[in-house]
Order: sequence, then structure tokens, then C-alpha cells
Amino acid sequence: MSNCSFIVIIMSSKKFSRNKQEKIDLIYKTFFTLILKRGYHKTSTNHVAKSAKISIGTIYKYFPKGKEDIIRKYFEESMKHFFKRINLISVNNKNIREFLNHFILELYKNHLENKGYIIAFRSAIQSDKNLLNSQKKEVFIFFKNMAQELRMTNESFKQIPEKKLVETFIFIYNLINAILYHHLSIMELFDTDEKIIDFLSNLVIFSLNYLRET
Amino acid sequence: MSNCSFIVIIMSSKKFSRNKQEKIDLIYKTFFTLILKRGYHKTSTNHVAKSAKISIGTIYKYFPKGKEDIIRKYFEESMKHFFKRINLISVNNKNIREFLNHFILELYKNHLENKGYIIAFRSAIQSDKNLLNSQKKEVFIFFKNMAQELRMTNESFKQIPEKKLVETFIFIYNLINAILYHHLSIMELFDTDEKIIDFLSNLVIFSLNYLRET
Amino acid sequence: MSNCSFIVIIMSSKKFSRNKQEKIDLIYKTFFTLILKRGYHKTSTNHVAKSAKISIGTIYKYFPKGKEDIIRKYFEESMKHFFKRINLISVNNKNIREFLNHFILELYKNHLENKGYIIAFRSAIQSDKNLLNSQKKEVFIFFKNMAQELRMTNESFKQIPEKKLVETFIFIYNLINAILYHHLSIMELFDTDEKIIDFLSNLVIFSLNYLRET
Amino acid sequence: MSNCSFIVIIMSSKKFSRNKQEKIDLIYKTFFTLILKRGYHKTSTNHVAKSAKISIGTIYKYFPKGKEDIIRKYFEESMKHFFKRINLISVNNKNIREFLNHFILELYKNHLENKGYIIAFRSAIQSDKNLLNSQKKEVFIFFKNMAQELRMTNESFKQIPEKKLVETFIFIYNLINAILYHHLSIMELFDTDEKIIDFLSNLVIFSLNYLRET
DNA sequence: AATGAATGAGAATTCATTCAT
DNA sequence: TATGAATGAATTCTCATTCAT
Repeated sequence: MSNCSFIVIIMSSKKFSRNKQEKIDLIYKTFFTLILKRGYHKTSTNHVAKSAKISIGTIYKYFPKGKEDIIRKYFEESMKHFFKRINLISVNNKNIREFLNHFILELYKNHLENKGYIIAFRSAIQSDKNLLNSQKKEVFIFFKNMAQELRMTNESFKQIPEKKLVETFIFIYNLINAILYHHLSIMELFDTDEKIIDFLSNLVIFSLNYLRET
Repeated sequence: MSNCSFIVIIMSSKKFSRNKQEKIDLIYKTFFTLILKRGYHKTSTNHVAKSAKISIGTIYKYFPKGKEDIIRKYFEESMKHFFKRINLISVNNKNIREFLNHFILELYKNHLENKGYIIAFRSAIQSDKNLLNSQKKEVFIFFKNMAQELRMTNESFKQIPEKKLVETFIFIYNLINAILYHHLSIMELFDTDEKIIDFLSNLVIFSLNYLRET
Repeated sequence: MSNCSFIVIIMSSKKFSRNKQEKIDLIYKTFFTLILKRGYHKTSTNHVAKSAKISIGTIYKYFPKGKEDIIRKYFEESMKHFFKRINLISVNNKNIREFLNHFILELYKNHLENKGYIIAFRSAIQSDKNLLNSQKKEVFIFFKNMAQELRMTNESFKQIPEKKLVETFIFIYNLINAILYHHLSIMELFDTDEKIIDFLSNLVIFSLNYLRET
Repeated sequence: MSNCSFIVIIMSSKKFSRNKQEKIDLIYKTFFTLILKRGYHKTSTNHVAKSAKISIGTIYKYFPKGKEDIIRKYFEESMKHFFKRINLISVNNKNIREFLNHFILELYKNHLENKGYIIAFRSAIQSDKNLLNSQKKEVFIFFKNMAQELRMTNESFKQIPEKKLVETFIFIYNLINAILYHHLSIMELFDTDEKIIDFLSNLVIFSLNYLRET
């Protein structure tokens, strides 16, 4: 690591490179915060610029198609981050139940932290069907990789055919998302974090049994 | 022509209220159809007028606050219609399981028929929190009435305290809505109507047991 | 005529119909006047609205694609008007020389009256090649019709094959336009109207001889 | 690497001014090429920078007023170059007809090679009348010099008064430009290079006769 | 000298809403 | 009542230009 410190200094001296990521993150943060307050279609790029105290030109420099691009690029970044976190769990957990609980918890944290983005995403797919398809593909690829990995490292998963495993993961992922979104953005189903997570955990077990039987 | 003029006057005096409701229904239909095609925030009142071949003035005559009013008034009407249909079932069904299946089926049909409206409603609540509260109130009142009625006419429900019964109904209602919306507008969870309904039916039974135990 | 006066009153009572054409003409006039003053690319739709004291929405009501549409629609109208005027001449003139002089005079008047439009047209074709093609087609159709008519009614033209006649007209039309545009918008070639018209008239005779010989 | 550093320093001290002119030429070339593709008002300095793979700062270093300056400076340079080429002819040709043909050919080549610039110039003069006046002055000075020279070295020109000669040259220059521009940028008058040049050549002879007689 | 991030005025365009007819 | 022309604030987006590095 100490060998790298010099390189780090050289890299950070590269013009604007640090500011650049800071600006992008500021745009994300401001945009999704405003969406939480005023809703997607009442949040304009000019609002974001004014609120973030940057110029409108800067937003269009990094996101040439405006709002649509902010969502699309955040989607790409957030998927990677989220899946990285999920992956860390999968390797270390051998018990399915334990793994599921972690998975649900991560999804829950993700929803809490990205509420504005999730609302934006759901608004954007209304007029941009490609966005939804992109997401479906990413989700498929991720769970395919996860299934392959789990089947290689874990005896409990080895018995289930890969295709079935992937389909099941995607189903569970969508089921949890459906309920979490409703709980967080439409109407609270339970009054504490623990309760909703426990409910989802049991619901997933139920669903897995249901899927197995049918 | 002169022969007809008297008839026309007579007819129009009768037709008047019918025409009004026809126009309103045409506005609803056109608005929600356009939303399905282009999304909520790309559907303007002017578009609706052009597409429905009526004047923009007419829309503002019946819905003085535009899009917001269309959604709000349709919400009021649709709630009444939907609850009427549910009520017809509740009176005639004594078996809980049977009742649930009907309830789910009605919710499913409602979602299918009102997809555009449901998308519109979810977009509108982002910037109009009152709309969501109105809905919560209506839902509460309806299930309170339903609970009272069921407890009076049905032995199976009499054992459950009214408050608990109402809460449970509301929970089930929201749970089903969450999953149906995701299934119909975000990503298909099952490939046939029967499968999703059967899954929901079992899911509700599971949830009722889960709620009873906790 | 007196029989028609009643009809005229009825027609003018038709909502906005008179204002509509007035507004359109006002937009044309204002737009082309501003272009003369500030050039095409420094004349914005908002400028036109402000200068004409109408709202920007009105411009986009009649010209949904903005500046491009103003030019395109004026082009269509002006071609018709111009060709109508030319046609009136062709029928009444049997002497080719006399006909040419009228033709040149009409083109000259057209250029003088539509200087702003001609500048706009030449700017617009830079990024809208269709506009130029449309014009070529219209010019071709007009001169084809004119050639047919002249060959039917006039002995002097009967000897020239139709195709040759059309090509010659188009050539002359373009040659005159080239020189008139330069004279009026780039640099004066002669100091009086009479001189430029006389020069063009002789130039056309020269060109016709040149074309006949080659 | 260290072996080369000295050479690099030596070279860069020599290359410096050459690099500067290379950059300027690259800007000219890129700008006028883009104008041919997209038109003057859709070609921005930022586009030029991106397309030429230099920074926008470099463009503003050499052309502090942006597009306007590029055109103005190219205008100055190109006038000199063009007039140099014309001058070489004038000295070597004693026959007026022969001289004219060379003159027309040079103008034609100039138009072909500088199409983008010519479009740009005509767009720029719309909002920058000084540009047009500068050009008129340059043209006047050039033809005055040329007239003086020709009258000194050539018997055929000696008979014509200087003022008349200058005016005639300017007239011919503008006439040819008018037709060439139309032919190359609006509508083809002839299908080969030879034909348009022959036509122009005869046209100029005609015009000279016409001017002499009036 | 060269870079390119950043700016913000201003252009194009949309859309909810009003109002004369 | 019904119409749809008219409005103009608000939105998206571009582009000439500046300036820190």
C-alpha cells in the first residue's frame, strides 16, 4: 500500500478528477432528495442545479439527456454497488435461512437509502421502457452468476438446477421489492423495521415452499 | 330539418345528463389509455382533449383542476364501484377462504381494468399527499363497515375483535395491491392469471396465520 | 356581389377565423422583418413573439416546429402566390421577349418584398435539406404546367420540346435568382431597379441563345 | 526516454510556431467541414473543439471572439492567397479572353475548396455587417492594384480608364460569385465543371459588351 | 500554452389554464 | 354549455465564453 501513496498523489493532481465525481454525486443526491420532496415530474433539472448550487450546464455535461440520464447512470452504479454487497454475504453464509435474512436486510437498507431514486426509476420507466429491460437484464445476469457461485461452493444449493435457482432468486427479489416499495412509499404494513423484515423473511420461506410444491 | 327540431329539443333535455356522464367517462377512458401508452407526466390535458375529440374547455368544465381532478374524481367513483362489488361478495359468502378468493379476484380484475388509473394515482400522490390520505380514509371506512357487517352476519368473524379485523383487512388489501402492481406494471411474477391468483390466495392464508401468531 | 354580403357576415362570425389568418400573417411579417435586422440565427421564436406582441404559445400553435415551420409554410404559400402572378402573365403575352420582361419583373418584386424570407430560406436549407428538395419539386411542377400551357396556346413555344422548355425555364429561373439575391443581399450590381432588370433581361436572351447553340 | 528529452526540447523550440499554424489550420478545416455537414448555426465552437480533438480553450486562444473571429481571420488569409494566385495569372497573360478564363477557373477552384467557408461567411454577414464592408474594401483595393498593374503592362487595358476598369472587375467578380454560389450550394445549373466554366466565360464576355454599350 | 470543467444567458418547446365567442 | 384560440410560466437543452489548473 505504501508503494502506492505516490501514485495516489499523482492521480489526485489530475485536473478536476476529484471535483468531477463530487459533482456527479452532488447531482445524484440533490436530484433524489428533491424527488422525495416534490415528486419526479415536479423536479426539474434547473431545480436540481439551483438547489445543488451548480450550473445547469454542469448537469448536462455529465448527463447529456438530463433527468433520464441521471436515473440511468445511477441505476448502473447502484446495481453494481448493491450486487457487490450481496455477493459478500453469499460467500460467507452456508445456511440458506441466514443468507435470506441478510439478503432481505440488504434490500431493505437499499430501499431506505435510495427511496428517491426508486421513485424516480418507477416514474422514468413509464416513458422509457428500455430502462426496465436494462434492469431485468442486469438482475438476470447477477442472479445467474450468484446461482453458479452458490452451486459450486454450497451443498444445499447444488441439488437445485441452475435455471430453477435463477428463476427463484428473481422471483424472490421481485416479491420483496414489491412489498418493500409499498411499505416505504405507499402505506406502512408494519410499524418497525424488525417486523417488516421478519415478515418478509417468513414470506420468502413460505414462497419457496409454495414454488417447490407447484 | 324543421321537422326534427322539436324532437331534438325534447331529446336533448333528456339526453343532457347522459351526455355529461358520457363525456366524463370518455375523458377518464382517454386519459388512462394515454397514460398507459406515454406515462403520466407525458400525458397532458391538451393531449386528452385532442385524442378524445372534445375541447380542452370541456375537460376544465368537469375537472377544474385538470389532471389532478380527473384522478381524484375517478378515485372517488372507482372506490365506490369497487367496494360495491366486494360487498356483494361478502354478504353471500360464509366461508372465509371462499370470500378471500373472491376478494383477490375482484382486486385482480380491478387492477387489470384500471392499470392506467393506478399508474396515474401513484404518480399523483408524489406531489399530492392528500390524495394518499383520502384513499387511506376511504379504505379504512370501507373495511370498518365491512368488518361490522361480517361480524354481525358471520359466526367465523364474530370471534375476532373489530379493530383487529379492520387492521387485518387493510393489511391484506395493501399486500395484495403491492404484489399485483408489481406483477402487472413492473415485472410478471407468474405467467398466467390463475397462477398469480392462486399464489396470492395462499399468500394471504399464510399472512393471516403469521399475523395471528405475532 | 350584393348577394354574397350576408354570407360574408356569417363567415366572419366564425370564431377566431379572421384573427387566425391575421396572427399567421403577423408572425410571418415579424419573423422576416427581424431576420432582415438581426439575421436568421439571431432571431428566436421568443423574439418574434415579443416583437409581434403575441404569446410564444400562439407561434407554436400555428407552427409546431418553430422557425423551420414558419419558413416551410411561408414557402408553400409564397410559391402559390408567386406562380399565380406569373401565370396571369403567361396567358396574356404572346411575345417571348415581353413575357420574359414580365417574368423578371415579377421575380424582382418578389425578391424585394420577401428579402427576409429569402435569407431565412437560405439559412434553413443548410440544416434541412428536404426544404431545398421541396422547392425543387415545386419549381419543376410549376414550370412543367407552364410549359404545357404555353405550348398549347402559343405558336412560338410549340416548336420547342416540352422537356427542353421546362429545363430552360428552370435554368433561367435559377440564374435570375442567383443574381438577384447577390444584388439585393450581398452587393449591388447596379444602382437602379431599371438597370438591373434591363441587364437581367439581356442576360436571359444571351443565355437562351447560348443554350440553343450548345 | 532520457536520451530523447534533449531532442524533444530542441524540436519543440523550432516546432513551436509550426504547431501554432497547424492548430489554426486544423481549426479552419474542422470548422468549415462541420458547416458543410450541419450548417453554420448548428456548428458550435465546442463541436469544433471535440471534432478537431483540441480543447475549446485553444480555439479561444487563437480566436478570442469564437466563430466570428475564425471567419474574419480566414477571410483575411484567404483573400491574400486568392489574390496572390490571381496576380500570378494577370502578369503572365496578355490576352483578355485568356486572362478571363484563368480568372474564372481560379474563382471556381476557390469556391470548390472553400464551400464551407463561403456558407459561413454568408451566414456571418447577416449579423456582422462590418464583415461585408471589410470584404468590399479588400476587393476594391485588390482590383485597384490589379487595374493599375494591368494598365501599366498591357496595351489592351491601357485604353480603359482606371475607375471604369476597377468597377468592371468588381462587377464581373460579383457576377461570377453570384452564379457559382447558386450553382454549388443551391442548385446545379450545369452537370459538368467544363460546362459551367464555359458558360461563365461567355457570360462575362456578354456582360463586358453590355457594360461597354450602356 | 493548453486543457476542459464550469458557467449562465438564452433558445426551443410544452402544457396547465383562461377567456372570448 | 361547448369550443378552441390564446396565454406565459416553466421546462429542457445549447452554446459562447471564462478561468482554474
